[in-house]
Amino acid sequence: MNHFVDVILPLPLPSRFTYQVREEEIGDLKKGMRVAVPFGKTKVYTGITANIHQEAPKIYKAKFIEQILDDKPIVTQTQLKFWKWLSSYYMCAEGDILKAALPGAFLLESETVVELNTKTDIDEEGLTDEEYLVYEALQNQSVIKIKEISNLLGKKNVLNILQKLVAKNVAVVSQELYKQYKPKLIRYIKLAELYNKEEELQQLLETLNNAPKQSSVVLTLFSLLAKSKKPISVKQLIKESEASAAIIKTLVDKGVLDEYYLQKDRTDTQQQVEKFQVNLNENQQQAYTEINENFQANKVTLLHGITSSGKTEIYIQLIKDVISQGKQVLYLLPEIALTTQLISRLQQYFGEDVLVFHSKYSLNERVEVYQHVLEQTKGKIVIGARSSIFLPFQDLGLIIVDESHETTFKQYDPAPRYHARDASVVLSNITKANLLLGSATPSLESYFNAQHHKYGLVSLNRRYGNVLPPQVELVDVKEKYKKKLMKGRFSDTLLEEMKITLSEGKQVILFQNRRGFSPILECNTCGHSPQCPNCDVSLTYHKHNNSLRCHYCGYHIAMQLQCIACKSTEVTTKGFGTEQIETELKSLFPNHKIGRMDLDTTRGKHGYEKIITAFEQQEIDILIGTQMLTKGLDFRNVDLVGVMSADSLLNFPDFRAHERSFHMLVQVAGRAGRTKQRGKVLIQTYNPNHQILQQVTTNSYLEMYKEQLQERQNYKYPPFYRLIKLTFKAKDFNTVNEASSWFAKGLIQGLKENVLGPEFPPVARIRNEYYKNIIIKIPPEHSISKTKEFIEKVRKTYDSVGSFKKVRLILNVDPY
DNA sequence: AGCACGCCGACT
DNA sequence: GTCGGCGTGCTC
Repeated sequence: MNHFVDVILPLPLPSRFTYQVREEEIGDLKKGMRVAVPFGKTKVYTGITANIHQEAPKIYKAKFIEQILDDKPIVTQTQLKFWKWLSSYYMCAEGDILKAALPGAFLLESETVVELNTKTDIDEEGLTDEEYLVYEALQNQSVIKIKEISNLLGKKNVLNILQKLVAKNVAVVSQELYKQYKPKLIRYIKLAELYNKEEELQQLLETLNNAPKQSSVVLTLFSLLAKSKKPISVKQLIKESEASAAIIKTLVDKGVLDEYYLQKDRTDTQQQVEKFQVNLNENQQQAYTEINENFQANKVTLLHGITSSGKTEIYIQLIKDVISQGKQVLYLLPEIALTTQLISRLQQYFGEDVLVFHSKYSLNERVEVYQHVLEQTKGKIVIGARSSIFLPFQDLGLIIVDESHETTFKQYDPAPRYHARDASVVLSNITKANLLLGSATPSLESYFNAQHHKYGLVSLNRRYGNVLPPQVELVDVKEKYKKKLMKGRFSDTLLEEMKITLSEGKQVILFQNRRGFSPILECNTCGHSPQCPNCDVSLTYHKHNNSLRCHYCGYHIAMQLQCIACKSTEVTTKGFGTEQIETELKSLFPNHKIGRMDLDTTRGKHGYEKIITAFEQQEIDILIGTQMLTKGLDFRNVDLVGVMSADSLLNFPDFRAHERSFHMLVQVAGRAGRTKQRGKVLIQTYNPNHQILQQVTTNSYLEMYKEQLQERQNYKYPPFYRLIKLTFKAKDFNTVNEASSWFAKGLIQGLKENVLGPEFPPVARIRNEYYKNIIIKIPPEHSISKTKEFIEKVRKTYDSVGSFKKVRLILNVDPY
């Protein structure tokens, strides 16, 4: 009998591919294993076996798989089910999911490599200059990659040269599969066997009399070995003996020391484990009980707990319950909140059981976490960013989505454009795990579901330790300007409060939303401001390196002292960002340490941590920052939070702008007064009567919810209507227009007035590519899947129009 | 997506 | 005449 497998390949193609399996291999192959398969004329890809069957494909002849790469499945049946759902819901290829789900290192890629032909003699005379260069390189390094050849020759197309080299018997070409995952090896050191006896050692030390450094190394090693039985790493020895690597190498070369390697687990933590007892107070206990009741009824549960109400303790208790049953836990957080603060807190409770997973982890680290989860060898609890939903859980008992209102749970680019919160609902369904969504300010969608009894709802309305919620006050900037009470961007009220707080030895956080409010350069004479040549935006001014930059493509020029258009020297910066505020602050508070936290200052792996730690240690008195400040950070000594301007938030042209402003302001306010003393929050605005700001001052979530929900209903937005956004993108302006109009026409045939656009987005050109959007609204009474099927149908005919080939079409389901 | 094939202009 | 540009179509 012939055996076939359907394979998912890491390509954005809509279908699976069927291959044949040789009789002798079929016994070893199971669903979820990786296979290497030939694809097209030259390539070999790694794919995942999704199905095994005996039906030969009818319209083509299946190729044979090249190799089975695993001896047990690395993707579970559950994952395959989940992938299928994701790809159909988010309208992307299963291959896109595969790429997002597996650590890159699992996907071997074939690469064409070139080797010297050693079987025949080579006629060096008959080679051209370029051929000779390649020939020469081959003699030096035995194997070279195609890319290296094109670098060497300085041109793109080197295939013809290769062909000639092969024809002239100079080189042979082969496909090499390579593994990217490398176990981490640590170099350890020990005394050579020979010197294990006392007298031999004495002798050795005598011979080293003339080399004091060497003998000191040996002695240190000896004393280290005496202290503990653990292996001594080279690094440790260098540190303890204060010797150089060279000295150790000499000793190894002499045969005095032996080096050896051990594999190191990258997920190991150095955290000291102290098993703390969780003590829930009355409110927390109540919430905990209610959550469990909802779980009993198999309900997704929304935990609405105001900032500082002690949600984390409840999570910890729930996690404890689940791991005591031997099940796994997934704790999802927005990327930015994944700082050491929360992680070390959980590690204090659960120690080695905690695994961390997010995008700043290296290729190799991710492979190790993946394998730990798959084999359940270590780490019952995974704390991670949105991509952790793709880990191969075997026995998932609980998913917690913390800060579940955060929009960063939605992936924007590339496909799959999934929302980790929504995907979690499905994942919990497939795995029969319980799901808890936690937030101080739940998203309208989640709260709507809770109100309609789709989710269970549990509320925590008291701050932990009965600390009063911060007192929020609005400052009318318009009036302050009129009365000339503004110093730069600071009102007298804000400055006064800052002085009081600082004099009490407390800390201040200032929040400046940069979005749409970056400093731009403008000419006072002609009004011109420098534009990015590649994107439709003004360049923003960066003081620290005195440059003008584009935030979209990274283009930058030196700061202009003259207007480019009219040569006038009357140029000023308009708008303000965190940098500007920092400068103003420095002159207003010259005796206080000021810190800044934004994209520029938090680059690098430990960027956030450094600033957060410095602030925690009270090395910084005033911290200015953008939205990243809102993400669940816990600072004990902050008494005052100032919002520099609430208006840019509120005026953002998006149907979620008001909701988002509320979330952000309440979250930011929650940073104030987390311990005994009541904190204070000052919000500067031109619009003190805005309903959202009023609701923030009174912390009226319900009021905000009702009002916003009404607006969503009136204007046909989620959660009532569902949205799908189609983006068309191409180098050529006209092509984008034609393609999007064509598509819109096709859509209108079936979806009528629910098709909006095509329209240009606010920034219609980025990196020299033009953008145009179509929005589809799906009314509550329409079937979502039917609508998607229809869109796919239109796409199929669209794809067959040749001239639209150069247009990239991006589908975004539930866009944010 | 990536890659081969194929058709057309600008150079030895 | 070829080299190398890019447009088109296919991948089990």
